[in-house]
Amino acid sequence: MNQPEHLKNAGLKSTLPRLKVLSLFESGQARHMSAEEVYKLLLSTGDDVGLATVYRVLTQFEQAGLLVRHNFEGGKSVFELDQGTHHDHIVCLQCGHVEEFFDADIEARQENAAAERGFTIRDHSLSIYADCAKTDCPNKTRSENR
Amino acid sequence: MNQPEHLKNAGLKSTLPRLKVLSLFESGQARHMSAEEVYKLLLSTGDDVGLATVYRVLTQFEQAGLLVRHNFEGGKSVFELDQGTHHDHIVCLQCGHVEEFFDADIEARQENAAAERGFTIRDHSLSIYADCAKTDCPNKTRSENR
DNA sequence: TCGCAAATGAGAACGATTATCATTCGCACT
DNA sequence: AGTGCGAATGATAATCGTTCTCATTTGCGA
Ligand SMILES: [Mn+2]
Ligand SMILES: [Mn+2]
Ligand SMILES: [Zn+2]
Ligand SMILES: [Zn+2]
Repeated sequence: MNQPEHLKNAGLKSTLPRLKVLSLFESGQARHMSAEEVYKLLLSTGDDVGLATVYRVLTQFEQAGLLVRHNFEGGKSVFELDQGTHHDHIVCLQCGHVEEFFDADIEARQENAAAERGFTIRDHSLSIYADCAKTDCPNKTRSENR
Repeated sequence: MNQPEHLKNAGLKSTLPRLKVLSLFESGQARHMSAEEVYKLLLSTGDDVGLATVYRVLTQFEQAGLLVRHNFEGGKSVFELDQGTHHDHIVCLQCGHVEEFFDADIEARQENAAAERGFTIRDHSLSIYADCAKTDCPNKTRSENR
């Protein structure tokens, strides 16, 4: 299915800015992007889109179920294509590298913890902040590595 | 040990604003508070403290290990007294009620997920967002409870 | 009690995000 | 293909949480 159809299925009319943002995510350039990153990447390829529109489109895509929003440490929202299946994240504090993981037992135990206390889960977020193993990550070259 | 000593142990000189903020947390009025909440609660008892000072003191207490900071959904940081032991949170999306839980297996599996991928964990946060069971919670009275 | 570095508080500044509103665009209907 | 109109866009102002600035005040050791 092509992009204009994607948008129509989501109840959004197929406009140029929306197509550009969707293409960027589908290009696979980067899985997790903030509004600012989307904005700058589009600018850099000459696909100018207003920053306000980027914010609007990201929120619309989130509501339409095309994108998922994450609130990692750092105060800015990051988005990724909705893959249909839930997963959690490990974020490198040094270089921003993100890896995804899924643990069925963790998920089950969360359900359990909530149910035991009479809560009905709407959403949850598990983020691990760490130093990654990439050889080019700044955490490798710091004089003191504590 | 009294409050002035608490502060000295933490390497902070014992000033009026710091004592007021610490007292508020130790009063047990509320375990989890944002800067704005601390500020307003102090105002309401005549213990005026500048908002900038509240922010500064909260950050200092965090660095000193007296308080722990959490970034729940909603964009504002919330703080609580450091109890020495880690725990996670279930937050009611309707009334803000927070309950705490700890699951050793979840913790172990997080360690595992990170280690398998070569990450060294620095920090992590698990928050469950839900509807709570309190009878006075607004999620009970909504016409459609979906 | 003095002296002074450290702390405070009022308000400006900031970064991320949202609201406003005049202009432009997509699209259903000729 | 041409029109009309409501929806979408984009420049900019506004908002929100938080941090910074700097003149004034305070804690505390000598
Ligand atoms: Mn992801
Ligand atoms: Mn807690
Ligand atoms: Zn890294
Ligand atoms: Zn509730």
